Amino acid sequence: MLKYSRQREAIKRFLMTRTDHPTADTVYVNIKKEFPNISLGTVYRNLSLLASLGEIAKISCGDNSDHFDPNTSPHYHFCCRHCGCVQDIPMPTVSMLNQEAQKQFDGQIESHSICFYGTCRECLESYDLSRQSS
Amino acid sequence: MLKYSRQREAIKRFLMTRTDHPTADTVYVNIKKEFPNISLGTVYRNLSLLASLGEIAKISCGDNSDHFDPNTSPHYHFCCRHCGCVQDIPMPTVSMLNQEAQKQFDGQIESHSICFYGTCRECLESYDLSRQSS
DNA sequence: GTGTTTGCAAACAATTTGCAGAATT
DNA sequence: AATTCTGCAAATTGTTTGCAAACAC
Repeated sequence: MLKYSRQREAIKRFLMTRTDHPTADTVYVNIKKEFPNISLGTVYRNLSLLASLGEIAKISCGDNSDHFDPNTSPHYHFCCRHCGCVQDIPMPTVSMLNQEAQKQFDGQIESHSICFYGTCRECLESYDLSRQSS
Repeated sequence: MLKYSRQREAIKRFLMTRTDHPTADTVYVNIKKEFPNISLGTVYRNLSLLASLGEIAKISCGDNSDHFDPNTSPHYHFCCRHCGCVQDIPMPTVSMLNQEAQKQFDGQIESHSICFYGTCRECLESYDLSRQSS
């Protein structure tokens, strides 16, 4: 049976204030402001617990740490090749992709994830600035 | 300047014999048959080198180790939730997705990756067998 | 009270790196 | 001869886990 924990609530509350899909470590350093003694292990334990309860989503976009997203409705992500930031992509999810993939595939497809890659606006701007100054 | 190495060639040659997208460790144990003294570090170094040269592709599908694919032309993957195997999905890549994602996004989108999740045929079969026997 | 959660530290897994010697050019 | 690559071991990074005390019910 699940018991209440102030740390878990704080972690979830913190995530909901953010749209940048923080990593476990970012959650840790931020939640420490409220719980100076909290341990990284507790953060990891609660993040996986919340993810397995379906209250948050875990995002693996190929940089070597997982990101966490308070928005559990299906949507796609962007990951900047330069700064590594992760952002939501505001576009409709293509559920037909599952059916399309299923056509030639003999296993059972249940879901998919899409990650777009490229350069985020901030990195584009700093690139423009460095070109102007050269 | 790049110099030839027998180990690197062997790693690439081994990958090309496989369609199951091995991990670095799988490459290591297999390449060891030919080079008993090869070290895991060398395997990792060559896999990243080959990937950055564009001669192989690195696949991160959310299980916590990277997989490597000798096929560098764009295509999608399936990752089994049960056994963790990684397979190719024979469907046309949807280049329009980049344009669709770009519409509402102020960064620069260059590419995307799609990973489908579910149950592979082998795992479906062993599930069927266990149902029959119960 | 019983069972869950925490903080701490140690353990783990995947990957990277420093270095001296071997291989390639 | 100059430079790159290798094997080895140690280091690093991200994440998980065992345990005793603290907390929730």
